[in-house]
Amino acid sequence: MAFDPDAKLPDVLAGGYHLSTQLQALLSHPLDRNGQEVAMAFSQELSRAFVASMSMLNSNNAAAPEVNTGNSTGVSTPAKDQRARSDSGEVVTPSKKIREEGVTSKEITPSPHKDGYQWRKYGQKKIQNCKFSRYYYKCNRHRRCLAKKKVQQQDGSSRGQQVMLPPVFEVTYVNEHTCHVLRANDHDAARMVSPGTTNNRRHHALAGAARVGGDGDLFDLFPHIIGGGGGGGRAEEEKDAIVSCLATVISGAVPPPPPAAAGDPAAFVTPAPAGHPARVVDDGPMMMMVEDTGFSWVPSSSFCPVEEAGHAELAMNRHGGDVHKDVAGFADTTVWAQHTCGAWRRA
DNA sequence: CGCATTTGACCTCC
DNA sequence: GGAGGTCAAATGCG
Repeated sequence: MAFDPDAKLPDVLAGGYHLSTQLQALLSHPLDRNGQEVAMAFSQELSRAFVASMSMLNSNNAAAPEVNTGNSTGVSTPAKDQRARSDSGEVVTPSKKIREEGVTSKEITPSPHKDGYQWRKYGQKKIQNCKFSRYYYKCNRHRRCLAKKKVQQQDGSSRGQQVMLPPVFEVTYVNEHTCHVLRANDHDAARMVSPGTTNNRRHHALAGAARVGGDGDLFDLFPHIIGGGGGGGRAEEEKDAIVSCLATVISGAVPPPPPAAAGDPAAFVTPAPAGHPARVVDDGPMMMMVEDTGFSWVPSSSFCPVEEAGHAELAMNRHGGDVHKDVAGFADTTVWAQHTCGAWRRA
C-alpha cells in the first residue's frame, strides 16, 4: 500500500488504523519467517502512514489556517483579531509578562500533557474567537521552576474530517524548566543532611512529583532526555521515535497484549523500560500529572522502550484497576477521548 | 486534612 | 475598554 501524496489526513490516518488492526490480527498468532516478513511490510506501511500524517500536520501548522487557527479560517485579521490569534498564528503579541519571560516553543500535539513534566493548572480563560478555553499550567516539579505552558485546543470541527480524529492542541511553552537544577540542589542538600535515604530524598522532592510511583521519576530515569522544556526539535524527535518504535516492535515480532476492551477509555497498554515501573500520576480526565512512557518525549531510537515491551508490559495500577498502554495506543482514539480538556468537561 | 482544581476577580497591556 | 494572563479563595476529592 502506497500513500497518495494528495491524500487527506483523515484518509491516511484511517489507512494507518486499518493497517494496525491487520497487524494486530497477524501478531495474535506465532509468526513463522513468512509471517514476520508480512508483519514487517505492514509495519513499514504503518510507519509511512504516521510519517505522512505528521508531515501533513506539520505543514498545516506552518501554513494552513485550518489546523492552526481554530475556528477562524481565512478571514482578514485586523489588529484586534491578530491578538486573538496570537497563540495559533504567526503574529504574536504577548503580554508584558510573557514578553519578559519569553515563549520557549510551541507545538501542535494531540497529547498536550505528554511532555514528561508535571503541570499544575492555575488558570483557565475563555479566549475570544476560540471555541475552546485556554488552560494555563505551571511546572509542578518544583515550586520555583518558572516553566509554564498554555494549552489551547484547536477547533477540529473545521477540519472536515470524515473519521474521528483526536483533538489537536496547541501548546505554548514559556520559560525553560529550572526544576532539574532545583531538584538536583534539593537532592544534594538532602544528601548533606542524611545521605542515601530514599525517604529523605522523597521528602525533599516536590510533594506531588515524588509521591507517586516509588523512587524513580522521568528525570531520574531519563535525565538526558527530559532536559530543557519545549525543545525546538521535539516534533522531529517524536516522528523519529514513532517510526523507530514501530519498526522495532514489529521487527522483534513482539505480540501485543490483547486489545483493550471496547468502550473502556481507561484501558490502554504501554510498553516500558524493563525494571522501571511506569507511573500514572493521574489518569483522570485532565491527565494533569503525566507522564508515562509516551512517545512524545522519546527523542531517539536508542531509547525506544518498545524494545523491551515483550517482557515489560506495563501495568499502571490506580484505583484498584490496571491501566495499560500500548504502542498502538497513541493512535487509539480511546486515549484522547479521555482528556479533551474543557471541551467535554464543561459541555 | 492536604492537595489539586475551579473560577471569579484583578492586573497589565494594547 | 477589551482581551489575555495571573491570583487566590472556594470547592471537591482521595
